[in-house]
Amino acid sequence: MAFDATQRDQTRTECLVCPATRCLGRCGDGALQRSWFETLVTQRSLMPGNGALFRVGDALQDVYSVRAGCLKAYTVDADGNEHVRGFYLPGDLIGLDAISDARCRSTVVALVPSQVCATPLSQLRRMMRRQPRMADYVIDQASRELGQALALSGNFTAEQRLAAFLLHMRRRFDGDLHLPMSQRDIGNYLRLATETVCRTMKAFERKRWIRLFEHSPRIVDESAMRQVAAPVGLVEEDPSLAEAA
Amino acid sequence: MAFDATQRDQTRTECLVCPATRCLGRCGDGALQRSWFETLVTQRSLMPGNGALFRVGDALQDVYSVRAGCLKAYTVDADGNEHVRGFYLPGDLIGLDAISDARCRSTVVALVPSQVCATPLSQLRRMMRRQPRMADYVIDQASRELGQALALSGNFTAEQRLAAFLLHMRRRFDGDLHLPMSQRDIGNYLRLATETVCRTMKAFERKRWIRLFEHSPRIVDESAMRQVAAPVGLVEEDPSLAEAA
DNA sequence: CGGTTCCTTGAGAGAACTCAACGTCGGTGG
DNA sequence: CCACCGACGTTGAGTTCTCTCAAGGAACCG
Repeated sequence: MAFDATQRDQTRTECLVCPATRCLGRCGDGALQRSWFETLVTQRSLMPGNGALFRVGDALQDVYSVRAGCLKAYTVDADGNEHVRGFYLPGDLIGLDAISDARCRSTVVALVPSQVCATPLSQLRRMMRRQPRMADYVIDQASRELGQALALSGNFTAEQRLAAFLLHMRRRFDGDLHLPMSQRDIGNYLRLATETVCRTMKAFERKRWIRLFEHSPRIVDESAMRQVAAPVGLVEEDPSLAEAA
Repeated sequence: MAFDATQRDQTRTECLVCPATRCLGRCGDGALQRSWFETLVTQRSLMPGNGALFRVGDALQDVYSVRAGCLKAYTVDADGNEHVRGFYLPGDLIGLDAISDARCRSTVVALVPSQVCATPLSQLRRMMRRQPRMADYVIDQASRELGQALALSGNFTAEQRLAAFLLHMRRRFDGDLHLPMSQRDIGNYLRLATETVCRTMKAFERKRWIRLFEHSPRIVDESAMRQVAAPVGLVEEDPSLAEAA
């Protein structure tokens, strides 16, 4: 909680609270950041199965920046079907799709123990005026999330969508592929029955494209996976980026 | 092209170029608007079948505000399948999903004779700093487009998606339902074969939910359509908004 | 008038779903 | 300690929604 005064490289200004991850707090100069955290940001912890960050229909009070963990946004329609609208990892902003009418369009819960920083919407708008980098960051995040949604909303096969999802998740974890969410969640996200997720995963394993350790997949034949996932456009073409800096 | 000096009501600041539509130009005070249009905005006309606004992979130079007409954004994957990522109507911003990496993720063409105002990305960012309303507008548009994409990306039936789409389009046209795009485009947008679009449309007609005049649908039983489309969440629940102001 | 695009309708095929059953795992409590 | 329970993953069999393929009609255009 106390500010870590350790100086990091100046090329990437980092958040004073969580230096390891990009998030809202990385924007702006140090003094402004400091006052921002002291006055505006409320940190919040969430445990899986222990209440939601917010629920469908709530008034959107805050935008959240994920500090740690993994969260999912979902809705339940009249027929009882769950629709997963997205997963959020450290650095992501939660609530961007609700800004336009200040009404939460999904319920957000933690899949693993998670922490988020809450910024009141009004303060966010104010900060965006004072700090251009903040505005750029919010726009970039919205743009990125929009691009993802449009990519996965395409008319692709189960193999294409799942391969794209696995590659995408692996990149989000810097080369390590963890799946904090259940196959049921993955299915509801990719518009697949859980059985189809399982079968497709097994099919990948049979083809020696992935290996499954304790239900946790590991990509073996990256080029094959990339080739299948390419049409989706969720992961870029370039196959040479597996290194962590 | 000359500025129309007619004074309109002050409650809704309107664009100096196209007073009838909301767009980027409505933001900010009159003097700033004027200088903005004189220095930054390039207007561009597009005819259907006559070249694209931009193509997949292009560097994103400008963000476009639709002044008139209707445009579609699409990609063609390795298998030759077209994926329609969205339709743009007057007031919409084109290119928001490309901001994050300044690379166009789709090809955009006009479906009917259309006009757009181009704003260089760098100038847009600058304007967002000077004019808070501009920043708010861009964020709102990005948020809205994201919400739409997430809503339609859900796992719904052909009837649900098409009903939601028709209601959505009708609202965009202030109560009149025009469909500037072909059934093939609608299908590629909603992940349906064109035959399925046609059959579902006919099914709606058989149920007396819509009537078809020269291939152009008119919604007859709005409540039935709304009930089917409700789970999608693309159109709000309230059934009392059919009036044009 | 041929050529093209779009819409329509039918028949068959297929990808994914539903339903059902079973094994595993981790918690909970008797 | 073990029985019970629920959540999760797995596998099989049958079903269905949507797609594909095919063909024809209508409208438009050079």
